[in-house]
Amino acid sequence: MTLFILSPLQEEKMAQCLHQAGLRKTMPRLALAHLLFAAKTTPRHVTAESLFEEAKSANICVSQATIYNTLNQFRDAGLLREVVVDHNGGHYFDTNLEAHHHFYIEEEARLIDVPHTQVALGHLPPPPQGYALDSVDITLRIKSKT
Amino acid sequence: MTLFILSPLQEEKMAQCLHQAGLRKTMPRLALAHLLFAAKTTPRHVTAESLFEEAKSANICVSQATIYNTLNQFRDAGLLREVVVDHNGGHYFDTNLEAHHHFYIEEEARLIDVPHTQVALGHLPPPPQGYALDSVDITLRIKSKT
DNA sequence: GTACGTGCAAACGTTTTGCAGCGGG
DNA sequence: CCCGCTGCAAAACGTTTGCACGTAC
Repeated sequence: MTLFILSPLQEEKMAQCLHQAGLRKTMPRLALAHLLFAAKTTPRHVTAESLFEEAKSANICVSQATIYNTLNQFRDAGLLREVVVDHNGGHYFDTNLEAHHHFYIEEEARLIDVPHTQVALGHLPPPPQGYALDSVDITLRIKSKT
Repeated sequence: MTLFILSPLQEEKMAQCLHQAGLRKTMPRLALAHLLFAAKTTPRHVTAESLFEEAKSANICVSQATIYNTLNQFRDAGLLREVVVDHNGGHYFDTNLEAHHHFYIEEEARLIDVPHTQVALGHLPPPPQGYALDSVDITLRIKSKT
């Protein structure tokens, strides 16, 4: 059971969001969407695990399977972007949909957004015959100075 | 038991390689090193699974655990580089130690090297306070034109 | 001789799936 | 009313680990 209650206004906004993405307006999706997108000014980087914990803290009772399913659906629907930086620490999902890159701090398993305007890509090689460039992922791995 | 036999010359070369890396000259390591580095002109991108299959085909009988251990040791010793491109399909290890980037074809789970001389990076943002840039990974995701 | 490497199988953490029942449209 | 979503638990997957034995040095 979910103790977490959205205001009508919040629910309305999330419902639109889901509807646009072709997803039914179900309780877990509304609640998770709210967690993810409520403070849309700050980009968020969540893993399945971190979102699960966050949901529990907010008294949203959802199963792990639903977390995974929902994140994958949101990703497929274009509401989230998947970020691959490391094999240890799980998949990251990024609420920032704009073209951008990342600083990655392995020691802290933490991502920081880098607006793509701050990265000047001078020249890229042409893709091999028969292939077209899909996307460019730049990961700037950083370490704390000791 | 290993049916795979290295020529004295090959063995000598690999033995040097291992010794320099501070690793004992054991049979599985010699054999796997040979598989990985024999044709050093062509960079190789292997996963634990692909190397395991390759070893079996070459009548090298090693356990999976040894494949994983050996790959990790080679990586730690600087003989291989780990490449992160995707969460599905396992870790890639790259025999190309030089600074370079990758084309990645998700549909084929295939990597193609891009010499870093072919990528012109104009400008990068400064790392946050207290952090220093460690490495820059650029993945050019490409798709076959349909 | 001793510390390290190996094989085997079992453990591990993360993600997915099968199935019965609920709930949205 | 029907199809899709959910929860639960179990399976699947890639990787690591514990242990007894073997081997390089």
